[in-house]
Amino acid sequence: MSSLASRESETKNPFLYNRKEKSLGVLCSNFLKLYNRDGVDLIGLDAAASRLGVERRRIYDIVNILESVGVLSRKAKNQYSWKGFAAIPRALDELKEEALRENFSASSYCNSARVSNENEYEGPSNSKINMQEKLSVSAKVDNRKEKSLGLLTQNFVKLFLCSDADLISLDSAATALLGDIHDSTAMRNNSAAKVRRLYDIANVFSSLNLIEKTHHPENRKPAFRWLGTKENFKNGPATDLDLDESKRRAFGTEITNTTSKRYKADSSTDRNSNPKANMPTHMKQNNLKDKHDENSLEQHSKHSSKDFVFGPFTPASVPKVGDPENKNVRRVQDWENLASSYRPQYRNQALSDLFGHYVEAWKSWYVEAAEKEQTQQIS
DNA sequence: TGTTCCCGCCAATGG
DNA sequence: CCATTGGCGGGAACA
Repeated sequence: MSSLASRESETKNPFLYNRKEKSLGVLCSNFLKLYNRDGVDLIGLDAAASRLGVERRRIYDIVNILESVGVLSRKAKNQYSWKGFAAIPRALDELKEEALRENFSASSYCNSARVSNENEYEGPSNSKINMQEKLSVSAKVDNRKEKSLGLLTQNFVKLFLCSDADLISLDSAATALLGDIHDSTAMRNNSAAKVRRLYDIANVFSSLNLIEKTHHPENRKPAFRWLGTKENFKNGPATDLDLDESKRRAFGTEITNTTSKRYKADSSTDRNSNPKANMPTHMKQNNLKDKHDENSLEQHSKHSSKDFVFGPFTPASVPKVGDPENKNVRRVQDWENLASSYRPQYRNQALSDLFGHYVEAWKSWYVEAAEKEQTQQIS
């Protein structure tokens, strides 16, 4: 049937959903921001999901990736323990060790990358050991583990750790990690599907400042630059409690958008719902400036000249007040302020689902508090 | 268009 | 047995 309605309508009014705000990268930043502070050491998945205002599923993604780098560690069901960024170096060393031990295998061939890069990766001689051992002994059907996001993440890291070059293209990584993407040969089943996972990993990694998304100098092909081996790689998302400078993926939007669903919300009064909200036009500009000259006059900071970072660093959270129900929220905030003096809120917009989240959050906090009592609460 | 990747169904897993 | 985990890939936002 003519499906020319619904989704298509939001072609304009871009200030209603904004997929970027939902990205794993942003979510990860929020997550980090939320659990990096003070003496946090236990993290409940339910609580995390509630506080970040996302589905449980998303938390699993974040957590799995973070665990692969040592930032977190699974403690028990529904519970992880926070290790911090300080644990990253150690984890990387172990990963590298492991990689060398098993002779990490790069890609099958090395001809697919026509242009490739100046310094291709691959340190040791091309050992042809196949990554997925076909040892049918204990392999059985636990392919699940082999296909896990966590493992993929670790292999991704190993790729960088075992190469001298710090620039690896998306294609190379994809080819190395999972059987060849383009071109048929064997792995014609999925491939492209797996690449999505790569994007996921890349997003949270850039949020950790372990890598940076870029392009190849001349090719414009998407690539990743490793940033995790510097003296003290920049500084995680924020050394302590300052707003970091680099984020690149950010853009000017702030609150008042992000509907709960993927589709637009009701188009009530068109584009003029909020009084001093903001103008939706800016997002277009930000995107535009993306491909500007990056070597002109950028001494202000790294990249991302003026667009400030979104996400956890939202200025003052709720600009609007006067909501009756807000009273309850208010209390919650205070309560939380007590614990971390920071407002984790993902953002706020619609009042329907949002409120639901709060209710949920309340419950979670309650449970959380009861469960770990003094563990997380510092007061 | 082609690329990036969010969303959530639903199957393994584990208690 | 059911709750927790988490592959997996459709398809929408984005470039």
